[in-house]
Amino acid sequence: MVQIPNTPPSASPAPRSVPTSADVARLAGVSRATVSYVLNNTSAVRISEPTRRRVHEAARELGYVPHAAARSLRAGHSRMVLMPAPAIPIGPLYGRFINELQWALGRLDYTVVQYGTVAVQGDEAARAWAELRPVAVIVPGAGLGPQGVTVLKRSGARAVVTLGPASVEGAHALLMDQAAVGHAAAAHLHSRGRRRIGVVVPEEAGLETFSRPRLDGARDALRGTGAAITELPLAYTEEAAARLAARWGDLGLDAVFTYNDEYAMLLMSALQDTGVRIPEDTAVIGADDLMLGRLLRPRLSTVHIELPSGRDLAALVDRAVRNPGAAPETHRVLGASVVPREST
Amino acid sequence: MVQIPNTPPSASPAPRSVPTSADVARLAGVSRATVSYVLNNTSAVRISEPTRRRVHEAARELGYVPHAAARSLRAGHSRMVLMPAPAIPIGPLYGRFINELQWALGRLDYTVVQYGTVAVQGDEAARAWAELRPVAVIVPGAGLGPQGVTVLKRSGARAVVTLGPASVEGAHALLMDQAAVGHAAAAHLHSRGRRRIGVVVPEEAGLETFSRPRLDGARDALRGTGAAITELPLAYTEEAAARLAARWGDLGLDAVFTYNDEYAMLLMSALQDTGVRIPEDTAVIGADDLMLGRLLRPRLSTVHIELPSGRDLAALVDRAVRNPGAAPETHRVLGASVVPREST
DNA sequence: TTGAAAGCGCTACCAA
DNA sequence: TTGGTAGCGCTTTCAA
Repeated sequence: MVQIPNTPPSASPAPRSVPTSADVARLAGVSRATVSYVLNNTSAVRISEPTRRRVHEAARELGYVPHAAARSLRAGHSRMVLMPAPAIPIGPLYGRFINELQWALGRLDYTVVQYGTVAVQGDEAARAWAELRPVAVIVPGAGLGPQGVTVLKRSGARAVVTLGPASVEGAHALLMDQAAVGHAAAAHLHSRGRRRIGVVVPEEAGLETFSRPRLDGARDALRGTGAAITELPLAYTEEAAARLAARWGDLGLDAVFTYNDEYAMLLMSALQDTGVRIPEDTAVIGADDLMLGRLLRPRLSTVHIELPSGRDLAALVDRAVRNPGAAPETHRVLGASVVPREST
Repeated sequence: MVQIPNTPPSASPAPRSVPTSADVARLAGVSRATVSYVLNNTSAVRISEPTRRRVHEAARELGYVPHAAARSLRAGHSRMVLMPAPAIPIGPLYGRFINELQWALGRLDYTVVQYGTVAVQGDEAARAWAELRPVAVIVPGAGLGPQGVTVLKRSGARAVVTLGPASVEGAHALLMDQAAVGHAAAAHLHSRGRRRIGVVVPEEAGLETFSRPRLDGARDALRGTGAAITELPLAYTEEAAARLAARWGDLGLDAVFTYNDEYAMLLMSALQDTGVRIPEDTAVIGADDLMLGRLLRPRLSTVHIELPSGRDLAALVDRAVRNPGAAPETHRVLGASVVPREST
């Protein structure tokens, strides 16, 4: 590599400034326009082969990397799809979904960016997102209101998609009705002849979004059947589970829906330690259909949750971006089906 | 809210273009400079109260949101910390770490952005990141080479921090030596008198980064002790586990290190189904110290992994940004300590 | 106290 | 085939 002294020799190692397309142009002995044409392979303009080579050479030499912000400022739009990173670590299901989504959007030439929205709430957050001028925003959870949607659209977002329990005015919605999960679980327990049913409600902050609808769904399934629901707050610790198990006899429950498979494992373990027989004394059903449920003994009945495919969501986003005028679509995308195993 | 007809009435709903600071200035009857002063609370300039009010009013009226790209283009720098999103969903440990990091960097007034790096590899990826001109880049895993570091620094990144098994020339490194995990596990098994030790190696793609060093660490711990290691490839399915369990007798192992707690649960379940007694016939140790290990019977021995605190990493990033000239720091940050329970 | 204007890096139009 | 140049939205001197 050749040493190019582009700054006057000085004792202090002057931090070489970031090369711009003008630098490339200078080194290649062409105009900035030509540089742009060459590096972007602009088909409307034909540049001679020697010139192309010189430009590429110069760009390589300088380690030139185009400035995305400048580019999209000039272009008036970007292909950035913004997605606030969920504050609480959701399970593997959601992780896989995100990955699939990123991949699918990548195929459509969008760039997915997860924005760390810690300690920023609601419409405040929407403003922060809007500053980045994303072409689309995908919002998991229930944090976004109609105001937020307006802010985002005003700032140029051509598609806003919510991914959660309710649809929001003006935004596309992928309705993930967690109530269906609770409904399926409770209906299953009822069909197994159980009538005194506990529902575990995690005490962990941030889980209410999921746990509340699951509880409500269970309630709903049993309405008018004569079966009774007992709400069971439970922290995700052995001690809390042991305490709950200790008063299990007093509760007089013949079944329990444990919010998800992990809480199921927690509670099953505690119950088994205190001699409660599963499913004879108490039936247990979880949710999420994680691998661990299949590994428990007795094998755990669960509610399998079908998330939308990342590809479908990507397609929805793309459609919305291409045709921002269209009416917001609303899809119910959460499939809940019981997987009966040995624990019920 | 008052309806402001700012576009001539037309049949087609002309997409109102996004308001700029010039629009705000126009509506408030001031110059763009004044708008900037007011909205940024510039302390060097005093603006009269009535003017301030008019500007704020106009901004609210129009739903003005500043354009981050334009701002940082003008400023010549941003406070964006870029972090490629890991391609494979890592466990809850890592999730918590990321969250803590985001929070801590947020406190320092950085904006954390996770960039979806699907299907982009190595130095190609580094170029893509560099286009965003982040002030700092945090790279988990082993994907970044010295070339990539150079590209990032050339493009203005004041700090590059790798988070993985090896340090990279020119970048700060938080060394997470997975070998220590395998070492601790194997040493523990050896101290329990086990001599024929199996090591599970997940077949899932993307896990080699972790599994290989863990295996090597185990090998290393037993070098010269006369104990033998058997490599056990295993896919994360019940069937694969059952197949492995079926030939357990032939393998003649008296202990197994299962890569992590989840594989431990998988294998333990299969072994117990075939009548292998744990720990009498075979001792089992996992890693990651997940809750599920405490819930298994027998309770699972494991290797507790101490990740660096998000706050510490945030501090390192901030230090590096403030003083980009300083020599790269390298810290070993992965603590591995055995938590002996009933399975060994 | 406020305004005019330059310029950050880039692309696309129009001229040469 | 190539170059000049306007302008994307913003901040920040320098003048008024």
